[in-house]
Amino acid sequence: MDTHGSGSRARAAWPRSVDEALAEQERMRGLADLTSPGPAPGNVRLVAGVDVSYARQGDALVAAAVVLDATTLETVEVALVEGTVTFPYVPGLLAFRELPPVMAALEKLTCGPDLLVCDGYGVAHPRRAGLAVQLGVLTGLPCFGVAKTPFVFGHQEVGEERGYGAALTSDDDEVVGRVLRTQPGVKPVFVSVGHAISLDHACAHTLRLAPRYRLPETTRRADHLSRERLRAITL
DNA sequence: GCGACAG
DNA sequence: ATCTTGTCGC
Repeated sequence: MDTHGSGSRARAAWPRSVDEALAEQERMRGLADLTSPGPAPGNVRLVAGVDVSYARQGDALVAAAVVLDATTLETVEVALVEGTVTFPYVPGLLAFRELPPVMAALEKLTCGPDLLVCDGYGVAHPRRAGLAVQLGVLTGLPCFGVAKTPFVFGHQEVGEERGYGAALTSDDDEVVGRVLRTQPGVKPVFVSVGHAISLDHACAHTLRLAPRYRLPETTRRADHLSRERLRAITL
């Protein structure tokens, strides 16, 4: 895929310390498009999901980028990258740990997706600059995040039926995401926008990508493939 | 000051 | 993220 264009403008020295990361994160947040409605499900042909698996011992990791046909959910292309950890896990700075290998995987793709889905949060983040925000800015593609566990924002009860949701609200009454029930009677997921897409569209995509399981197929497949490759090189 | 804290 | 046995259900 084309990782230049609007993406190259956002690229800078990749942080190696927490202080540098905080400064870079603030810069990236300023480059994010948080107002465009972006593509509705009907306007997306290819959607890509990314994920990273880590070895329990040592610093080996494997990143996966999986492209699906947005209509049939068939896998169109897969890219895997083996690498090593270059940044520690720090709550709020996950992007600096995961994005280097994720970008490498996306660069191996021959087809250019119209939309990116990642594990974790976008603007529903302490500094409004989660993983999905930074990935969207770096690639220039519409991007949103689907997280599996709560982070910093609370919400009201969510109906048990599939498709029901409740706003994730910041202290100042700002809607920064939505807790969304993707399967009836199953723990909901946390959707938040990253770049160039609206929360409504992000939730619509999430529901279409999760017809059978709690998590979007993009995330499920990227997770399976990266984990499978990791075990192969770890043993 | 102390805990909590996406993956 | 990763570790980790059995168990309930389609």
